[in-house]
Amino acid sequence: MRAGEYSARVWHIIAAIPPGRVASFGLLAALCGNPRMARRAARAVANAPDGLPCHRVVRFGGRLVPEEVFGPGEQRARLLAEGVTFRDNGCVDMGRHLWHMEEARSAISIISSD
DNA sequence: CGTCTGACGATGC
DNA sequence: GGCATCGCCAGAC
Repeated sequence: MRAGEYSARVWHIIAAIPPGRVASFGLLAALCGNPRMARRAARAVANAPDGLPCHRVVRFGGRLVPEEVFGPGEQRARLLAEGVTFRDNGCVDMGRHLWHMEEARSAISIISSD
C-alpha cells in the first residue's frame, strides 16, 4: 500500500455515497479494511479535495460532526435538502439513511476493483 | 527518526 | 444521557 493511498481510498468511497444516504467514519474505515482506522478516515476527510459530499459523513450513531466544521446548521441543512430525516435527538435517522455495506462494496468495486 | 495530532469509537462514570 | 479517558494509526513537524 503506497503512502496516501488510504486517504485516496477514503475519498473514492465518499464520492460514491449516494444522495440521501450517510456513512459513518467507522464505516469508511471498515470499507478500507480496518474498523480501527476511524480517526484515519476523519483526517482523510478533513484533507479531502473540494467537490466531495463530505457532509454525508457522520459520526457513530448518525451524530453530526461539530458545527465548527461546516458552520452552524450547515451539515443538517445540506442533508435535509437531500431528503435525509432526523430523529428527535438531532441524529440522522440511520435506520432509513445509513449507507449499507453491500451498496458501498459494489460502488467501490466499480471505482477500484481490488 | 521521535513526538504530537486528530471532522473517531468504545468504555466508564 | 452527557462528559472524561483511553486506544488506534497514518501524517505532519
